[in-house]
Amino acid sequence: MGALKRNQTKYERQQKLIASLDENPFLTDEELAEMLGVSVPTIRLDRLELGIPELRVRTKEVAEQFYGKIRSLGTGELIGDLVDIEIGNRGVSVLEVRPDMVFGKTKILRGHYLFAQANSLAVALINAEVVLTGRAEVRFLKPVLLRDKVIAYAHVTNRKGSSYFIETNSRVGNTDVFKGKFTVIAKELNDL
Amino acid sequence: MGALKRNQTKYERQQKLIASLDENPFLTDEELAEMLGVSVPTIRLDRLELGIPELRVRTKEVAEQFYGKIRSLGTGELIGDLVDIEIGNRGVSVLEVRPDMVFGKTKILRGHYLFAQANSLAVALINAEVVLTGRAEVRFLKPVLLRDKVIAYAHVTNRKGSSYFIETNSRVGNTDVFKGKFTVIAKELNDL
DNA sequence: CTCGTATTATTACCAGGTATTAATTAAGAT
DNA sequence: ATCTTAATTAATACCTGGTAATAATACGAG
Repeated sequence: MGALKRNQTKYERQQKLIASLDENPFLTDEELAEMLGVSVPTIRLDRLELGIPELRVRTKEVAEQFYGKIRSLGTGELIGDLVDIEIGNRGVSVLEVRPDMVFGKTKILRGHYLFAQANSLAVALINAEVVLTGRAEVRFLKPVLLRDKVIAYAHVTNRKGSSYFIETNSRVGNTDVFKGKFTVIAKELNDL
Repeated sequence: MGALKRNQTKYERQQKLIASLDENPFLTDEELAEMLGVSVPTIRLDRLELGIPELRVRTKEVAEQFYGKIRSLGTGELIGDLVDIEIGNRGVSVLEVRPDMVFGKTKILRGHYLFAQANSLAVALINAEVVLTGRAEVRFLKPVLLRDKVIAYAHVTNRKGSSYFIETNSRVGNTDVFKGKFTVIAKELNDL
């Protein structure tokens, strides 16, 4: 079997290809060919073997993620998926940890996502035109990792006028990973 | 001069076109033509008049926004731009409020962005392989609005072993909008 | 030298366009 | 009823960045 040894092996080249597209998914086959010192057909064969789609598909995948994200943050105004809610009382939301939410090196979920999930769940519990967070006291108990599914539970513990006190508890499996106490304030649009 | 009045005027159609692409930027001219009941060339002329680029350009624009965003959250590992830092001591970061960060109705910055800015600044102050947030106590003092520029100041107030205590203060102009006290923990990769 | 893999080249085809020119349609004015 | 003019549709050549398939070539090991 003729395993060619040129400047680089096929394996090395394919690893470089993956790394290049990881760093910049908007590279054409022609650009990749030049970068890796091989012909365009070779790049195409490599992509085929590695199951990497063409530029336009890659671009669209990235765009759709973003579009899905800003819509769920913009319209739903919630981080995580609301799976159960009883307005004014309690609620549950689920957040699946995606690669763009973690620290590069450790694959640990960046803390503010846990905060955001709990905070937006707390806000969702209150039925008013505008609900703002006033204060929060939170504890990060255990690191959450890529692909973990975080379930946040929240319930209203007290109310004083337009201020609500909400406690949250986020878990991965049976482990508590985050606890929070939030004070949120309900306002009407005209008193801003 | 013959101003045609068919089912809809040119103006109406163009408004619908804008609305359609606003809701879903991934529509081809052919799909748009069918939706609006005109021919493909008409859609092209409309896009030309309105300065709307073709599908593949639109897709790429959306994708690049996302990519820019996840990279600034993923590699920089910081929300907001670090403008000044003295590792282990103090730092300053600036965050400009973009449309995707605010509540739709009120244009008020969603609270967790302020948290994220302060939290990631706090983490950036500590020089260790891995830095995790342990707890936080925060207060949201004033609503921050679209296009505001939030400047977060952080400084280390105390240290106990691998735990650091950091206080932050975020301002828009001369107004305090957010204050936080964070406990962050420095770890080495091997003790995870 | 020959076998087998890797690589490169070539060709036909596709989607979703740009850009241009020409033909057709519809409605108001005269 | 016909003229005028904007709006619309049609037709054509060309572009990028591919897919898919087939053939030609390079090269190293046995």
